[in-house]
Amino acid sequence: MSIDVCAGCPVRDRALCRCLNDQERLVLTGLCQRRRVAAGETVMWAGEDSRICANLLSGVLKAVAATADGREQIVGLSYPADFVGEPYAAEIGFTITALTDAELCTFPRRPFERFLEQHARMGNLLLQRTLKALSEARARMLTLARLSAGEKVAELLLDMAVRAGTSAGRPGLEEPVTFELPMTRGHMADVLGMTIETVSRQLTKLKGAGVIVLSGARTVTIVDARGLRRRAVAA
Amino acid sequence: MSIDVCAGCPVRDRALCRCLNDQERLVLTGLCQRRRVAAGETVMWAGEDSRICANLLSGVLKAVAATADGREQIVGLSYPADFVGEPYAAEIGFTITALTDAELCTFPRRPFERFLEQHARMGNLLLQRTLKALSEARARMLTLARLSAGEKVAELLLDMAVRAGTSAGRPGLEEPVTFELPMTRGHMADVLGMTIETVSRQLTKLKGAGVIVLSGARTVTIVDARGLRRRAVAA
DNA sequence: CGAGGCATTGAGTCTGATCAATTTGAGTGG
DNA sequence: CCACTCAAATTGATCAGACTCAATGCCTCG
Repeated sequence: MSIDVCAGCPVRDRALCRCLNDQERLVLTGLCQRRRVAAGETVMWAGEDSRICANLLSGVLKAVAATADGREQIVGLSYPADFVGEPYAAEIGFTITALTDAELCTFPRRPFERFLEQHARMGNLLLQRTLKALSEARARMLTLARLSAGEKVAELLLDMAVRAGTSAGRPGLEEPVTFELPMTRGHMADVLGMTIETVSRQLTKLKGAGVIVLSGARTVTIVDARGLRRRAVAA
Repeated sequence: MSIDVCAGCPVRDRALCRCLNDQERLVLTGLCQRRRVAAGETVMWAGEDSRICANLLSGVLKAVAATADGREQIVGLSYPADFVGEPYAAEIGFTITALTDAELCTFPRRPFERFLEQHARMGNLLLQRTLKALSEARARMLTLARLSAGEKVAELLLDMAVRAGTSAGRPGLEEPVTFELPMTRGHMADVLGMTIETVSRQLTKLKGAGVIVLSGARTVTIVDARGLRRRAVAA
């Protein structure tokens, strides 16, 4: 019997493949190849052949769209257990780069597509995730096109607070929460479609208004969650 | 034997259901309900329960995201044979409104989801379309966030020219092409995340530069396709 | 022929980008 | 432990592109 490479998988119960039984998983495992990438390293380049897809095991990746003259926009972030890549596309549309050290479980695209077609349950799961990603992308279009700089930054802070596992989201308990920003000002600017300077100024403004406290460049405390939510428009 | 409601379907060979055999199609037909909507009428409202999905038979629909204070952004356009709606979502995320008179083949969401799960071939087709829509949404994020007003308008003109079936896209033959704009200046502004006035000024500028000719507000002739493409950055 | 919605054009304003100079702070090595 | 380094972040001054407000012109359809 072969060794179960999924045994110690950190996202075993959250990734796409969680819907497979042992036998099916063994088949998929046969296609899989583990890959480590260092922070800053690019996993796939826009324009090249779409040769692989992957499950993200650990770390954070960004998907970047760029113009010919070098303007960049982060169009998606991927976290552990997320699916990455562009099945059914001949060519990669967006450059995928690691923001932190990361680990991937990669599959050659064609065989993976065939596997999807033969395992409807997983295909359906990927469909659900893709639909959700589409909704998020569309919501972000509103942010990019119509929100002011202040609203954009407030919204992103709330997003990151929620993702960091704090309770700064909706409800009542309004205790201050502290967390680490998972990205630089530059990345924030790339996500929001603005410049580093403007992001910085907006953060300074929030600090001045007593809404947040900045302790070093990467640690934020949300003091007035209500005020922050009010500034974020809450589509 | 029941009457085949798909017999005269205008998108029979392009819609999702083209992958079904006669028997499967009959089952789906049992769920389907035809619906006509007039230009300007809203098919589903953001925030309400996600109760139906649909195939678009004729006409053009827009999907709109909006802020609480009324700012709007068109996040997607749907054309005949496109799939519309948000399966696997409890709540509608984006208001869908008809830009022209339109006809839909609607399905109740839950039974449609069950059908999808039981007909992997169609599920896979929807997955492929959703992946493509996601790519397009992400590409549009770059446009919204990083292109100048002039670039946005040039890009949209090329898009519309291609969709109108002209040859203004990539290749060499640079003969002037004429077509009808399928939308108002207001809709163009809503798609591009700008104002009506700015759209109009950019069109005037293109006219002044001899790149296009405007014959009435809705008819455009692209005289210098090369120049237009150059202005559109061509991500 | 008139009415009303679109579209164009103009003038002035403002937000966010750009250019430029410090400041901060995390990591290094003496 | 302290300087040193280098990238990241902040802050300031200026500028430009797009928005706003306002007026006018143009089609389309009764």
